[in-house]
Amino acid sequence: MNSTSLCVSCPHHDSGFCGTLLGSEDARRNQRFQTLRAGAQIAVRNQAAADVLVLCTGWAFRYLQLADGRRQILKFMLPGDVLSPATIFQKNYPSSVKALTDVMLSGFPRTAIRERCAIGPGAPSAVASTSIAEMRDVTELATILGQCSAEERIAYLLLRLMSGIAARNVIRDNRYPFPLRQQHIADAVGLTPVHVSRVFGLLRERGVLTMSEGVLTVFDVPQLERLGSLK
Amino acid sequence: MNSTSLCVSCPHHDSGFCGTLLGSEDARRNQRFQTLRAGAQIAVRNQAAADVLVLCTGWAFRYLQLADGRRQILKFMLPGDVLSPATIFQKNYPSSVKALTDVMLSGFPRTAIRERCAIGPGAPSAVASTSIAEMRDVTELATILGQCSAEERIAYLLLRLMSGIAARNVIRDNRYPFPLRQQHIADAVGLTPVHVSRVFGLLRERGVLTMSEGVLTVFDVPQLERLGSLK
DNA sequence: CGGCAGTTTGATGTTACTCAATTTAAGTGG
DNA sequence: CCACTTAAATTGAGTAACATCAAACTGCCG
Repeated sequence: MNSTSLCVSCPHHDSGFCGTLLGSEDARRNQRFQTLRAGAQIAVRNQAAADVLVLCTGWAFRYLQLADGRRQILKFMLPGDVLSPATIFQKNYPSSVKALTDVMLSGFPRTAIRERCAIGPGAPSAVASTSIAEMRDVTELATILGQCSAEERIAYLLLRLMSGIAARNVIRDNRYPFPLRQQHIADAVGLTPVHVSRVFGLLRERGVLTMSEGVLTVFDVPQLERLGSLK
Repeated sequence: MNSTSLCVSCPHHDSGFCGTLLGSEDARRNQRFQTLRAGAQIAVRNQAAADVLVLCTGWAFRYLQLADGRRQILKFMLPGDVLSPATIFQKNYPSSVKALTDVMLSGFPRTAIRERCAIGPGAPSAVASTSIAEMRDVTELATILGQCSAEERIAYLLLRLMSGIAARNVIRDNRYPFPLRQQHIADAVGLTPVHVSRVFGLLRERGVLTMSEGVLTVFDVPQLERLGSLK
């Protein structure tokens, strides 16, 4: 419990990526914090990254934007996630990041992480497994985007989010805290907000789920899995 | 020129990822070769990988397949490419690999690469930059698939392939050796072969390019770039 | 109460898919 | 070298999925 004393409102520093790195006194000493409002731009593609940023509280998302304004959301980040894992290895952000809700971030100097990689066997494998998970996620996303229908894409996204949320919260009655607007979902699955609304309407009619007041309620998980699982 | 003596028909072992690793006598001694026919299955998702495979000659592609047979091609590999970079870090293939043409492969024991990572500063950064490039590629692919039209997707794919081919061959008159069937292109950009054919027809009519006898000829590169560049 | 952002609904347009037939190209064996 | 076979590419007609445009509706906040 000693690492949480440095970051009271960040319950995720005990485990996973962040926990491994915080094992070093040195890394902790160099840790930096900041708080941002919903909608704030956290990082811009190609910009230099001073620190490796980790999300402590709130939601954020990573995306790539085209010249004409279209954007592809690549991943929604939850507390404990590294906002841009590539910044461990290179100075520049390969994609942009925005805060979806109010967020708190902590930053680690890149050098501290890499030094720690050079020492123990714990840190390098934590970095490797983070990278592999990132790779798997975006690979699956590409597959879903290339091969699947609107319904399947949305089901897939919801299932992924649900498992992420469930890993960090106690879920009762299949009610998930859910701050996304339909515009975000649209940008993540490559559809228009209008069409996202229609698909949600259908799923609601069929008694699969509802969304309101920042809560996603899933009545029929098996049905959703039938639509949205990759296997 | 001493490293090529081990692998006469593989001109790429002098540079890049492969060249860095082959600097070690030990890695060279453990190198294993194999030859496969076009269409051969090189790796299957979740299967254990004995070695880290590098493509010496020919073309291959990496893909993810869904239960109902749909498949997303994630990347076309050219000589010098690691077939599945993730196998440096983990035992199992995260995606499947097939030979597009007849191929020659060489395999390095995972341990040899990782030992070498622990020593010099060259190898870890070679591995890191390979991983980062992989990440960037699949991220761009997801963006193209999510946000772009059929024409844009195909133009993007062609441009990517062209730069890969040009990096390994002398290109005269914008004629690129090109072994892909339209089915491969379809699976890579998330369209049906029929629609791919229509788009090619359009591009041909407009005098942008032609494809025949395993050669892609591009008459109007700027036009193609206008369609298919991400920026 | 009025205004604003987000969602829903309807009508219509476009893009890409499906099915099926035809043409072209590429081998293969005589 | 030429018929025969087979795979790949092209073309056409009809359809389904998703986009676009615009209007109406909802909930929220000052």
